[in-house]
Amino acid sequence: MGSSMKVHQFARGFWPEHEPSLTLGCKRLRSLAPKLANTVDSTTTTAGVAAFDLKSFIKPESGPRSKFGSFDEKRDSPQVETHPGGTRWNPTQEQIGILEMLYKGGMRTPNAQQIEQITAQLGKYGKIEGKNVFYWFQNHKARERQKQKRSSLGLGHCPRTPVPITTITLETRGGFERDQEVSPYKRKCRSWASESLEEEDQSKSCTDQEGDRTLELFPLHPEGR
Amino acid sequence: MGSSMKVHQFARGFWPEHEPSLTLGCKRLRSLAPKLANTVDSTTTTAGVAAFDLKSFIKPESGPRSKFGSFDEKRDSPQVETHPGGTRWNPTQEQIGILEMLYKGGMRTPNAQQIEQITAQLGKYGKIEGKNVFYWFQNHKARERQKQKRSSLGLGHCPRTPVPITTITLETRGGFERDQEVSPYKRKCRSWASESLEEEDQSKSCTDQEGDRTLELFPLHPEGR
DNA sequence: GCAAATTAATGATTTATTCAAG
DNA sequence: CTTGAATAAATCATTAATTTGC
Repeated sequence: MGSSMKVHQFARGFWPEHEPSLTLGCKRLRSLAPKLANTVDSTTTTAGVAAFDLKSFIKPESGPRSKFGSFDEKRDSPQVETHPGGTRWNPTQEQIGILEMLYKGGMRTPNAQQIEQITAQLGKYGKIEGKNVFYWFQNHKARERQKQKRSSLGLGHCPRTPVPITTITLETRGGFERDQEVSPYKRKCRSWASESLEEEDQSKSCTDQEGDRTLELFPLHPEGR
Repeated sequence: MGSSMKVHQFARGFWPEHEPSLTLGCKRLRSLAPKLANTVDSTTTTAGVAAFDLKSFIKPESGPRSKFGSFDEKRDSPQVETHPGGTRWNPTQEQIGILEMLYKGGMRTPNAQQIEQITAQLGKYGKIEGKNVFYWFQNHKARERQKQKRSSLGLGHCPRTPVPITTITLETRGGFERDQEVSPYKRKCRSWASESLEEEDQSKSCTDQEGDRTLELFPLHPEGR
């Protein structure tokens, strides 16, 4: 149980809304601001998008079992079992150091491949899952910004921590964009992968579980607290 | 693929909601600078977009392929090919109907198991992935609330939509809790996995795939856009 | 009547907040 | 108090509708 399992989650936050179904007819006002530039955009965008839309879906596929794992490999625990049951990730100094290094280098929201690699690297220093990496970047970015804002208010000037423009590429070929405080949106997508670290036994062969395999887990809630 | 692994604890479910704090107060005004679109012409737009978007997007799971797809295989199209390329989920009426039914029954934020099952059921009516279910609930909840708030402001009364207490169990043995406005926080975690529901071929043996499968995605971001 | 141009919905992401473990 | 984790709000981006011109 507590053990966490693996889990993979993806998406982090999202939340929009929609409306009640059948109420047709009710139209409300239009969306307020959204449009702005859109007019143009839509067209352009659409077209444009379509064009490059090919996004690549690399499609990872499915794979559920991952990396090493798959089998029972249980990780022989590299070394730490630090994280008790399934509580929360407790980063080691090395891990933090690396993460900060990456952050300072400009990394903001690593994509799936990057997260995989980072996770793999950091895994050498202690247990960690992809989501931890993801969250770390999210939180760090947010808190860094928050801090900066606070200080600017207090001091009245804006420091604006210049971020060195170093491109840290981790070995991914893609490189990543960095955006410091860039404007609000960039929008890209992000994916993650994690590995299964915990592994208990379960998940072993693919064929085994019947029922299970069918599932794709989704948001899971570990425990209910 | 799909094999997901396992684990999920029992997550039950409740979903915390938290309430909209009425006191928000802070509304933030964002600088809206974002849009590059306007003013600009195609060039900009294109360029801009291209720039951001092109990153890597790993797409999660199942996939999209379609467009040019060509990868091999893929779905024999059960029935609908409605989903064109691989763009975004385009729910069918049946799917929406079921989702709304669940929503009205009190389901708010389904946990992993629930999403799995819902996805499986809805998959009968058209292609769908777990994340779509998750997003749907998030969006529906948020927009429902938003609408209510707006109307309340306009009308000055508070409706408070009473939710019929019907327990919809989907066939999950567990049933789920419904929480309408349950207490404040519950906090649990959520994870996802995606799946591949494809059932068909693919994913059979575990050992097969090569590279891709390696990932198990976490927070995933479906596709890029 | 149909297709481009708009507009309304709504799926999918990102950012900001909040909660709570350590 | 620090910070990992999770949720809600704000947005962006597509797609379904609807409108408009021919």
